[in-house]
Amino acid sequence: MPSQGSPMPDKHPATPNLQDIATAAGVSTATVSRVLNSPAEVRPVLRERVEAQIRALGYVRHGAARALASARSHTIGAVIPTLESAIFASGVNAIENRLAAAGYTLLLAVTNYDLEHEYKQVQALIERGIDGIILVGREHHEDTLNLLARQGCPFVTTWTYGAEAPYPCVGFDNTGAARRITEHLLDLGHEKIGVIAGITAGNDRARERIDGVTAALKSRWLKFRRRALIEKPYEVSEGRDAFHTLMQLPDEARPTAIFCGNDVLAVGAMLEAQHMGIRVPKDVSIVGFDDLPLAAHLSPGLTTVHVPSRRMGEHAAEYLLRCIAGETPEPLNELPTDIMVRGTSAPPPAKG
Amino acid sequence: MPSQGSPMPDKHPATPNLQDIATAAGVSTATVSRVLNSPAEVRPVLRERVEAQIRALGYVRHGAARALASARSHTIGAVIPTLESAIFASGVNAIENRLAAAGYTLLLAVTNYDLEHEYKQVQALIERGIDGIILVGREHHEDTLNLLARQGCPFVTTWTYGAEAPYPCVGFDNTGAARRITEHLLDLGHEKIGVIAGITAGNDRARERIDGVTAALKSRWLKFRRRALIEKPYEVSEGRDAFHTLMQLPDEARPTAIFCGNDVLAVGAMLEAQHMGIRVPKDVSIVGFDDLPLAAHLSPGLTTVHVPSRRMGEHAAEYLLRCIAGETPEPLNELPTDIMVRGTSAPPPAKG
DNA sequence: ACAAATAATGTAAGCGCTTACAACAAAAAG
DNA sequence: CTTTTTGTTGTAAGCGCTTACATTATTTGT
Repeated sequence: MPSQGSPMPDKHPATPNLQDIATAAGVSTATVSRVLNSPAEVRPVLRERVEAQIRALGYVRHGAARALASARSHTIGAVIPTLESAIFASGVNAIENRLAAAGYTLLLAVTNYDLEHEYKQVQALIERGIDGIILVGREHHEDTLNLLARQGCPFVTTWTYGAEAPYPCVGFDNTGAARRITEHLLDLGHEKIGVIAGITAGNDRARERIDGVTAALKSRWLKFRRRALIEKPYEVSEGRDAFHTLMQLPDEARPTAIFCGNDVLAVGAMLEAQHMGIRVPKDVSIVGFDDLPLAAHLSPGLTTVHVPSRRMGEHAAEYLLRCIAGETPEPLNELPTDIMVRGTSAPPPAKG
Repeated sequence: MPSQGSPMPDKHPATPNLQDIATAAGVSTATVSRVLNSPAEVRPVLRERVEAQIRALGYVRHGAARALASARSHTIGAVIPTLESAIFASGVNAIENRLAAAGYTLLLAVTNYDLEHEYKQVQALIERGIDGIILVGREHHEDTLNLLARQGCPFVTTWTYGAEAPYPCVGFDNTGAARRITEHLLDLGHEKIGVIAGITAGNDRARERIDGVTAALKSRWLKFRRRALIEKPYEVSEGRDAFHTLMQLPDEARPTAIFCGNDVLAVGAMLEAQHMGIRVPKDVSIVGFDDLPLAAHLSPGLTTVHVPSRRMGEHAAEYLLRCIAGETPEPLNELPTDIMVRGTSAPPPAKG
């Protein structure tokens, strides 16, 4: 008896529930539930009668009750470092699109590149009963992984890939891509390569990209100079600063080519070069990572690594959806990256 | 009797629930619930005993059950046009930050500028039991508003503001800002103003910005030429195209200044100008809208309207949080915009 | 036509939690 | 020392839905 002594007839107001629809349509709640979840099981006559009432009363499912009873929330979580970076934003957009198409909703959480905070966010998402979760990067707090395992919550890591990856992943080889674009620079004749990297603390992608540069250098018997490496947050202004600093180095150490941890940093470097009257690529080459839409339009066009962020988002969503459906999709998914050679890379200036 | 004839003792596996904690700590479920939700009501001795068990068993609240029993999901929805646009992304980031700080999680949905789709997304969010919702823009599908009203779901609109706004809003005056920056152009002596606007269908902000330009023109007794208005999706390449088209106009119609619906379009225009050998601002002035971080760093710096997207996100989240807390915050919140005069606007070239 | 198989509904037991309310204990008041 | 007040804890009734299972209607087989 749901009534609470109020003087009002208690059904009428507020939002109708399954029982109300059932009563109005003269069927049981089970039938209403079925027309909602597996319409094929109910006879057309009844189905229509129920659907009419649903429309008439403006019924909306109660997700919490549904989740509680069925142990499925139709919700997927994504925990990303930040939305301020266009490249993540587009990945998330893709995830959302794919999920929405499957009747799933995206619960979004942001870590600001803090693994500690990531743990909290994952916990918050699990409390919300997400059916699966998308993480960025390979490196995570131990507790985060334990929690996920303990809860049997399917997850995928993105923006990272390794043949020996310990968890399911949909991503690309940061190290390899960074190495390849560095080799492109090396092939052009550069020997002094500067690096403007992202902040590596809590960011394995940034670290792997540096590793890629180092590996390329080593393969040509070149030394990687600590002085020519600067870590900066992913911002245009930081890229400018770093570039300026690098150009200040004494002649023998000053790089003739600069690898930037992402395109935002690269754009900053280009802008600062322009500002300082340094010609790109004549005086110095600059390469980026991500291939933001803007990269192709700059003049000169930015040579960079194309990262398939949309496809990655779609695949990650797809992967989880299939896990939830009970399938066991291939856990290791490598997406190809491409070196987009454009105008900012050229042979180094002839030695003075 | 939750057992299902399995040969296993049924508690052990899987995730512990409130009852398990209660039993382990030798208290009732009510007490456990209290230490979770209002610890002050529980004697320290008991509280600690319960907390110890929570840690020991790795208990995680079950959000659905919680939402069902308490009619609060601790979740807020945001429905935005797209995440691909940096400016929305940063607003959402701000919303998320504010919400997370209050123990709320963000449910994100994207409309792709389609009001029909927006309705579906709002419905999906309501099904998920969100406690409040953030919308973008003033214009919405009638059903969307009905649904919200029917469910008594608090909401705010953002990116828009009007003293006579029919719903709560946290935003800025698009028309006024566009008008002011156009007046800046007019003050510099421009008379032929071109407009590269966003797609106006389903986008009242884009429309209002055009209105602002028109109003500025009218106030100076200048005519707005239909030919000088181009609608384009918010993309760099589209901005380039549009600029190119505008520059192709016969002399007497060719604008000496161009108002762009946002900075992305403006950057495209600048890039195309550079490509065409047209000097900015000497030959033509360009102004944007949004003030992306990049705008200040370009050379010349882009004259644009600064939009307080972060603050807007924070305020919107704040507004909803207060509604949920039972307060009735001021529904109409105007945030100021600023005209950032930088290098891309200057007097028109002397008449030939 | 009658039994057996098949399909369509209904019945009702929870899912895990919150929260009135009851019950009891300790502290304050008389 | 009894009564009242105040503070803690337990009891148990749902929240709205899904779903195994029981029940009843409809086919199909012979």
